[in-house]
Amino acid sequence: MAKPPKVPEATIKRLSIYMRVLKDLIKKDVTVISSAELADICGVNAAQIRKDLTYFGEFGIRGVGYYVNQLHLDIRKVLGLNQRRNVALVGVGNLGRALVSYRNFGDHGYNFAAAFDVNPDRIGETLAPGVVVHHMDDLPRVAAEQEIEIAIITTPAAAAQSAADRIVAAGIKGILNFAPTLLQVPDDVRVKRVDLTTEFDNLVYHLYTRSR
Amino acid sequence: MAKPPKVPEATIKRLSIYMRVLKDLIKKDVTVISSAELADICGVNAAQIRKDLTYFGEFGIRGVGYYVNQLHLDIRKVLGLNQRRNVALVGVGNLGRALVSYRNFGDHGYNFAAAFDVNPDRIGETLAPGVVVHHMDDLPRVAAEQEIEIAIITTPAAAAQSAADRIVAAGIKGILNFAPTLLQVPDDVRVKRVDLTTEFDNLVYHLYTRSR
DNA sequence: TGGTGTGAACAACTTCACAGCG
DNA sequence: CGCTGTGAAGTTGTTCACACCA
Repeated sequence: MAKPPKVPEATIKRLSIYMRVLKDLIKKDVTVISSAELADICGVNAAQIRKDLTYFGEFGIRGVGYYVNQLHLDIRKVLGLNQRRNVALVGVGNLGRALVSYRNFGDHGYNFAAAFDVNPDRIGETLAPGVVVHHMDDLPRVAAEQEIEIAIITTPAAAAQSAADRIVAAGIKGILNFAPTLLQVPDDVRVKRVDLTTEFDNLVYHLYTRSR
Repeated sequence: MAKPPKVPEATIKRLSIYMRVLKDLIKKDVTVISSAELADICGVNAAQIRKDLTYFGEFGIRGVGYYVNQLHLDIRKVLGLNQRRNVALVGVGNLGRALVSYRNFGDHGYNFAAAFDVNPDRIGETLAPGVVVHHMDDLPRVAAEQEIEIAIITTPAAAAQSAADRIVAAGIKGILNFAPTLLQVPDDVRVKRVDLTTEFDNLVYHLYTRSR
């Protein structure tokens, strides 16, 4: 809620990771953890963790550490993850189907609520319990009804921009783009690109460049 | 080949993007481009692009710009992408199957050469032309025969560390990890994590935090 | 005592601004 | 003349080191 100074983008990404680790620790019945221990698990510097956290408040106890359960909750709140979010799939191909059936999302509060495609053969199909394929034309209506907050684009590259335009027109402000295209969207819409070939490229560079 | 000073990690990631854009431009028969134009397409600063490139040489022509085709080639070389790389899939689930059938990898020089699983029902299955599912026990042999350089882990989270251990034992130095786990590997093995829930988290944070 | 919270030093990265060259 | 290549300035993010407190 409160946004005191400006928080580094990198901090936000790390909070997400801390959260995941804390969730694991809860399962292992760890109740308290120091910044040094958490840092070790996450592979970052201990001061980094403390600084990341103090952007949002004081969560620790001096001489003791952090209560795992409480910290997990606090970070969730900071990230805005204390409620379920409805997600729509746009583009029902192999990748899209795989993502819908991927368990992990549900565990983390993300709910596939609908899917969309332009291929008539796919309309009406049920991809998973509660996930029916609609025609793209119905996106505005269904998005409103199902309170969709995030769209995942898994269309072919050539269709991605047009899909994005229609997603934007339907009032959805968050897009995860799996198509290998740079999307053009208004300033108030946030796009995250997931480009697997870029990840490969990066891996290859580091494999064949001895520097670190 | 030559590694003069130290190149920022961020530069490497951007080079990958420039390459993709240049590839598009070639298709569109654009022969020359200025740093300003390229910057505009990629959504970065023009000086940034010029600086990124000069870490590796002088590729431009003053008063003119860069030859698209040549620059594309040069970046490929810098990134070590001037040859095909063989990739193995480890963990044959929905996601794994989708990745194998994903066209885009092939276009960018990545070749799925084999797949591995522990489930006897899947052994022997052909996922795509040339991609046969082997048992994990055969990983060392097949990896050597097929000259696998990169492994993709798409196992369940619980199996990911053990899969990684076997990948490392087989002498593979690059891992793309889709399982939601922090992997423990030796220093000379490079792991890239693709965590989709982390991407979601980030998106949500920015959606509900007016700051930029 | 031991670990957090944090100003201050440091390091990394980005942008500016302009000299220099095609 | 226009656009690259690049030192220098500016900005952002990380680590140190220690005061402070449970």
